[in-house]
Amino acid sequence: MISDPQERAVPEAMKRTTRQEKRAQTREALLDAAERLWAKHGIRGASLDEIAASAGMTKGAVYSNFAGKTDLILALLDRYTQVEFGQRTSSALRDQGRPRADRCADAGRHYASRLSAEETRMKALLLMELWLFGMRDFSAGWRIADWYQSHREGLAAGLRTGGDDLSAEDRASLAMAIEFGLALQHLLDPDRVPAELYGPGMNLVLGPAMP
Amino acid sequence: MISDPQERAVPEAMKRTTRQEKRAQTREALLDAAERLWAKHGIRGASLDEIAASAGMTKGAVYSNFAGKTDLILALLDRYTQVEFGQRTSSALRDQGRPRADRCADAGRHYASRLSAEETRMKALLLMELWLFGMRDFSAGWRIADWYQSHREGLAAGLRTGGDDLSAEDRASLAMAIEFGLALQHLLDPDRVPAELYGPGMNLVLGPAMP
DNA sequence: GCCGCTGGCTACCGCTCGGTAACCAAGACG
DNA sequence: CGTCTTGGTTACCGAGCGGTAGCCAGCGGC
Repeated sequence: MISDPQERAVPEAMKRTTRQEKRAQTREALLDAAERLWAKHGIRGASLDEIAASAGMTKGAVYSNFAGKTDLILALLDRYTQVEFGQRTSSALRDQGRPRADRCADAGRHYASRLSAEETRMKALLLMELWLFGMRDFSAGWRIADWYQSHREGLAAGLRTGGDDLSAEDRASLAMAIEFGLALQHLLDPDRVPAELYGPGMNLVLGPAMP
Repeated sequence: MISDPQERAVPEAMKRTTRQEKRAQTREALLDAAERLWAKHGIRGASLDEIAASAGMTKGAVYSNFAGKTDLILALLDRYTQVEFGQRTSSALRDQGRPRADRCADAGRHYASRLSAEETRMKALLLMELWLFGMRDFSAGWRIADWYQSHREGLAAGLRTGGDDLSAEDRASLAMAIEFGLALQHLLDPDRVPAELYGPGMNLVLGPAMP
């Protein structure tokens, strides 16, 4: 990691992009480009040349920052799993004091508005692309699995656990299933599968356990 | 693999392999190989050479039966959507006269046993592969969308429609969301997301509308 | 039994891909 | 200021891809 703890800590103002800052910038630019192009064309559909060019670099920059294509995928996956899924719609579900159905409907609208954005649509494609990759690559598989699990736990944490035949985590699994499964159908066929179904779905699955 | 399809099993009665039958056989063999290899390695991960070889043929046979790789994908998609999803678990849900929860639990066990089969696991990967392809290819997209819709309608047809705030088709959409979304999670992480959740999920989503 | 049609094979093309190695310019440092 | 380090470029390689053209063998009609 950081090999120089001494850190002269920027003498006066900015030494103008200190070397490793610059490196970090190009690294991020490459990851951005990879995310963009892989979402649009698939992981196998966009070459390292294209990605590097899209980031204003050449392929050598990729191999200077990553071990290879697979490493770039894994790095993107790590960044993706850290940044995304901050709290999402679950925060809307949690705010108590209002009727459950209203909260769910709000979450549904939030969900729908997110899915209608082209950016989110692309991210969903990338997400499935990464899922497929993870299903075929062991080391990537458990990273994705852990990421899902953390999201699951976050959702379950907001639920009331009681003398129920369904644990909070199981309800969270079902809620996530609706979240992903609904996006699957809605993105393919927006007219016949409205994204707003998210609200009623959450109400059915989480409702009985919502605080 | 049996490499000799001649089959002298039927003595006379069939001078069989009447040329176009033979052609149909190789066509099916190619589709089988494509389905197998694409499920395992992804559509872009298995070449036409490999597919043809796996079917005991060469690439020329592919171009004699299909216009190209894309055409092979679409042909596979058509066959896939016709054969799969016969009735699946929905039949278990429909048999009346037993408690709803029991029927759902049965469907859940059926679902779980199917997902535990390696063959189904592979088909799920292929399904996602085709979904991604459909999201990026217009002509393929609506075929997949129609296929989903027919499954949705089949599910909705078994529901009791009444003075409800949720239509039968909406409930079917949610049920399918659980079906796909749960598989997504379970296949990635079988230990933390049990497939049997399908039962309780159906009960929550379809229960109130089940006959 | 003979010949024409055709399904499939072989060889090949052009291109693109992931990956490597030599090289270079500019920042870091004594 | 001179030297060392390093992030990035260029040029290149070998392999594999989808697709094409020409050829050949065996079926089908006569």
